[in-house]
Amino acid sequence: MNVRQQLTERFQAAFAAAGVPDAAPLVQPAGKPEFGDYQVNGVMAAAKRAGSKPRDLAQQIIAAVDAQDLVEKLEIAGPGFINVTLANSVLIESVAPDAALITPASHSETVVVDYSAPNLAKEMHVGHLRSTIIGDAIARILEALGHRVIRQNHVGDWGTQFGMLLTYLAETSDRSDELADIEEFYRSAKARFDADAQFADRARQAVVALQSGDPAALAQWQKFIRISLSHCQAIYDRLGTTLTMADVMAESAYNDALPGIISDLAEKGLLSESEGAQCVFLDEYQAKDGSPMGVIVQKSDGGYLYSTTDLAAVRHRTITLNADRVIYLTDARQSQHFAQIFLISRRAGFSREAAVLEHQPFGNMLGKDGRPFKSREGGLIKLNELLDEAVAKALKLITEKDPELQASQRESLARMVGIGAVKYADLSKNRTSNYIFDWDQMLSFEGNTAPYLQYAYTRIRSIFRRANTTAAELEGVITIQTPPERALCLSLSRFQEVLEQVAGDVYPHHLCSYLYDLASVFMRFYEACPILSEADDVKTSRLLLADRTAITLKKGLELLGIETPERM
RNA sequence: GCACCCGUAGCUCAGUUGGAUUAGAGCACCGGUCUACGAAACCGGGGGUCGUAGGUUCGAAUCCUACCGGGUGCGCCA
Repeated sequence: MNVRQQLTERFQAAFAAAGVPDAAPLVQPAGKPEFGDYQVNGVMAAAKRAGSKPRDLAQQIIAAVDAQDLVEKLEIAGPGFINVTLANSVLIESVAPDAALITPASHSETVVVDYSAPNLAKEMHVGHLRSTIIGDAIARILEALGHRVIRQNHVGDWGTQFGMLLTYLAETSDRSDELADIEEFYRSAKARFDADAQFADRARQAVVALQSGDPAALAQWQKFIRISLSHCQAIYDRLGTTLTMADVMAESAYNDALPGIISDLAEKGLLSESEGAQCVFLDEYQAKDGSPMGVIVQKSDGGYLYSTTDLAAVRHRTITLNADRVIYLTDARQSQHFAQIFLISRRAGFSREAAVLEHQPFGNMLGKDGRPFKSREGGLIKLNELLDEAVAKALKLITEKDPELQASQRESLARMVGIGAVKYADLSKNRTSNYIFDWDQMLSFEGNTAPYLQYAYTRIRSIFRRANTTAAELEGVITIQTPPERALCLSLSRFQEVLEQVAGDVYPHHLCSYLYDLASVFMRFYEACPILSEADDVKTSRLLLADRTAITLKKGLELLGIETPERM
């Protein structure tokens, strides 16, 4: 259990003893160092409800709280804050070499994380970046906290785009096994689809043929899928994500379940026909004319839609896979779609009552000029090209910094730094905001960036190389002699609570902010506190602190999916 | 027409379920700190009517309302 949690529990008991059992203590990290380490913010609100004076109540709470083992000092401040200064012994204990870096959650959940989900038949482009790396970080963090994570890569392999592609290829002599060519065919097919209504009809027919199991269509389709998926896997490997082929649960995998979805909706009395299509009408949403909005689950030609597939996916995840929680990472444009799917799922019994369905959206990708990228126009940067450029920029920088480095080391380093920088640039931003895609920003290695954190780590490793020792060989204990040492201990002790926060709110940028703060605090410690020139006990203590910082940074970056070099 | 997201320093972004006389970082700008536990670092400085106007509150960047600006979504694409 993290320190914040412990304080919350102790103060909750003290609130009860002081006569305000229903108020929450609201323990938070202190806003400023002079306020101590944590502050209890809930007293004012509690006093108001109880009709007592905040500072008097705070006094009662301080008298009642049983926290002598945790706390060195409690002070009432301002209108009724309680400032908490932790005992140094607690800080030292939390960063000791034998203290676990991460402790598992008290109850483990089964969590489905739906992320990446590219459309096949096209190369992955920058638009796929956010879902892939945010989802991967969340999956890693949940696992680190002891949850059972089931990754689901809901790839788009089954829609109208394949009808277009199959029809186009059947009607031309174009053939290729290269993804780039297939993508070109797709563009041509899409152009014809938009321009030629009869072609569009034939394409829709082809979808129906595919979905009803036509052998020739299936064979051709499978070839596309194979080529496309191997391309995706190559990108995943290059990005260093944990996704594998085993995590692919494509749209097509739900095909056999779709008729059952329709019949179950009908059985529940949720299905209505409208203009030949099968719909579920929702009072919560209104159509443009103000009437309840219909969500189409089966087209008038009998074909199914992504809404149908998503309903089947909810059922598979919460009932077959028995998920307690399902996290969807898609861009914000699909917010309404998922809200509707979740609503229909509840009504139709496609999800267990206790299962939590979360759409965690992220913002649009914008150009440097602040205008949105137009995804259908072409001209989108391909992910492979983006990564090439990131690695090339990193290589150039590394070569400038250290021309002596061997070529093989330089390349490996450029990969870690370049790809880490791209991932971190995305992960460090609040995902709900729109995202300005800016080469200079992304590849600048200063400030709150992956290379800054990687550099902090390598500096620590360098100390150990120079000391010619490892943490495991050190005999001694951590002591707190100076403010920078204490600040470092405090920051280190907060790792667990930050992970728990991110696991809950699915905002990885909180972990980035934390790691950046930790690295900054370490840099200040490093500047202010000599290590190797000190007497043995101080030297050992500081080496142990430095090592704890290193493993925390490394683990934190690993949970973000970012590699850490030993030197750079 | 209905709905969702966003609007914080010149730029890119933080600001944790409302909390502390001076709203924080990084970049950029100005100025310091290396015969070195690695300067890819550290320290200091200037720079902000938190889109606008009301409201709730002991207390609002944060909650509510309206408006302005940007983005997005709303039946047979995904």
